[in-house]
Amino acid sequence: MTDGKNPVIANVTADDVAEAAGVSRWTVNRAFRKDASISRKSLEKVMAAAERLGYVPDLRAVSLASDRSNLVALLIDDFANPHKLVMMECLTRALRRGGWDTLLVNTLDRDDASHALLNASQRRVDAVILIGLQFDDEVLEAAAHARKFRELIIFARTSERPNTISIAVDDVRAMNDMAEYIYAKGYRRPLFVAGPQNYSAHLLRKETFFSYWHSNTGREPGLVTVSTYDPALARRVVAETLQNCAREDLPDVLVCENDALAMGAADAVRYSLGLAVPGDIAITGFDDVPQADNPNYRITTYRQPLSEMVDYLVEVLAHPDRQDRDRLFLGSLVVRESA
Amino acid sequence: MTDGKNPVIANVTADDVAEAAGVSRWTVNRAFRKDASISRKSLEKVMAAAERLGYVPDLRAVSLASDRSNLVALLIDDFANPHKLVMMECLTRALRRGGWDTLLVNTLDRDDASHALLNASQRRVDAVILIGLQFDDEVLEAAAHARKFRELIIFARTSERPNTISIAVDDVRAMNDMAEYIYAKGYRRPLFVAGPQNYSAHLLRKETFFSYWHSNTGREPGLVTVSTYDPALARRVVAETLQNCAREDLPDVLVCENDALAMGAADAVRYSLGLAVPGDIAITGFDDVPQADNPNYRITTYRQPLSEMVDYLVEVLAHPDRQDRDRLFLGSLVVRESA
DNA sequence: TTGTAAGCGTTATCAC
DNA sequence: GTGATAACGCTTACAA
Repeated sequence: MTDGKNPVIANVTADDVAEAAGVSRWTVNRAFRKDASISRKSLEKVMAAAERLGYVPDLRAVSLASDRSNLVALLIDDFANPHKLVMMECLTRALRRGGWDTLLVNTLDRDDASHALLNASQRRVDAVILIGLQFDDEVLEAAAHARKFRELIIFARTSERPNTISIAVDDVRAMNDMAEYIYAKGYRRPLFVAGPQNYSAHLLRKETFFSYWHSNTGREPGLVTVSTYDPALARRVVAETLQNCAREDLPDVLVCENDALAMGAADAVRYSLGLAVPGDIAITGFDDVPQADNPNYRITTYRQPLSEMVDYLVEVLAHPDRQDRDRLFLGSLVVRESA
Repeated sequence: MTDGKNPVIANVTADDVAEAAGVSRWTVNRAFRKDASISRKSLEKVMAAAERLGYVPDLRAVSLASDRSNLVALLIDDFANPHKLVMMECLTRALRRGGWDTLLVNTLDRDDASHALLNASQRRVDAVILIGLQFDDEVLEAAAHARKFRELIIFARTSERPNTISIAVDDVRAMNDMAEYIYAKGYRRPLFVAGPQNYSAHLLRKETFFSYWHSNTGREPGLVTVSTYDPALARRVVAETLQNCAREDLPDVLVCENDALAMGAADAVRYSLGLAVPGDIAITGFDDVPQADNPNYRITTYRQPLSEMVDYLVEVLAHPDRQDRDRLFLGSLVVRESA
């Protein structure tokens, strides 16, 4: 049974169990399914034999024969964004409860995204979930073209692509709520801190804020762009921007596209400029990551209803034949001390 | 080719390509391997046909037939610990470079860990990598018993288990360095902030510190235990502990088992007690997570050589027949302002 | 309720 | 260098 340092258990198959239990392989098969129509007696015999031999069905073979893999690929790129950790935790938990296993793919760069997609398709995953940045329309087009997976789900980001499911928060309403709050609080010189400018979800938040501001004040907010959702990078970029500002031209509020940027912005204001939040400059974020509640930050932000969104995702996976599966969710403003 | 909303591409198999290229299936197969001994002409014909038909090998079938899945399972539980995010990023990147795909399993609780292990074995993964907490000896025993995977790798934690590979930092030397630094700096009333007390790696750090301290001062450090590596929880526990302390009995340094605890401890000192770090109470951590360098913390900590460790892991996976694959790494003390 | 036979898409083995 | 044929372990008809 063992060869010294590496105990290798000979593969036990359904045939072995069938023989041991004195039934056919198909009966063994049925004993391992919820929808079994099988006699109590056979079930017991099979289970006893399976237990004794240490049998568990081989999911590769199941997948090959049934053409369902019960596997979804999760493609992520910006690991510096703390919100991704929250999403991963939530997603993997819900998927597992729903019976899905998760293939985690760290897509290093835009080029790599295509490889990742190809790889997922070779594993014949039932669905691909995208929660990264680097999936611009070109990559998505290639993905849709070569798709061997049934579903392409874009999570936490709106998308108008056909044959693609988008599950996200309603950025327009969310950002309008936020803009309204900011305006009502009396801030009048906002600087918008934006992330990578390569796709729509972010443009949506930015554009919503800009258009709100324009129609309420007739003026254009300032804008600064950070190329990754990385707090440390955001700190540097924001610091540099503000240091080049005359004191009287400083913004009174930094409206950040998400909490990762907001944390960096807060650090910049405090530690690079030596100013106070919100006394000198206020800050708002988006996502309500756990750190937003940290006493160092206490960021006013917008909470996405993540568990609802994830539950819906699992439901969608379970009913692939349903129509109109795109869905926008409403979150809520979380007011803390930063603005 | 499409049925309206869901374009489903009929499965292209090696047989289809073989027919289109006018060769046998096995020749198609060889065209897709690095170690091919195949004529240039056949190769070109096959590749052209494959390209045209959109063929990619089905990894499920490959795995079933060859008994190598090129898949490893990554079992993690404490998602609140920021170090886990760093590890995941590093691991998935290296594994992919080495040709492995990663099955991410979020093990919800101790009980769930066994299910996760079982599940991984059903996918016939080539290896299981454990970087979670909830794998005490009992769970590992069960895993080793029912193993269908070739390797069980315990990452970033020492283990003496047979048939198990442990890749970790040398906790004894690391903590001795740290203790030496703390002692040399003149701190004399340490409180050790420990994580969950259910397995050896942590006991190792704690015991090393305790024994260093005892042999150098003849006295026993204080001890407080936090049940998860969660900064928010650590803050509450540490705050409660210190609030019950007479002012003159307060520790002068909080020696934390890792950075997750150290960040919580720092928050407790500052925001719950209104004291200064390191002026009133100093703080040390372990791991050097990105946030340890944040201006709010600037934690003195110990850096694990993560990329070396990960590279070694991939190497180990590539040479399953090698002996003595356990390995301890040396990191380095990172001195910042917190102690 | 249970059994039989034909796939699923590869790789491995052995001839040619 | 290339091609038949038998695994790999399961599911899905269909028949009993």
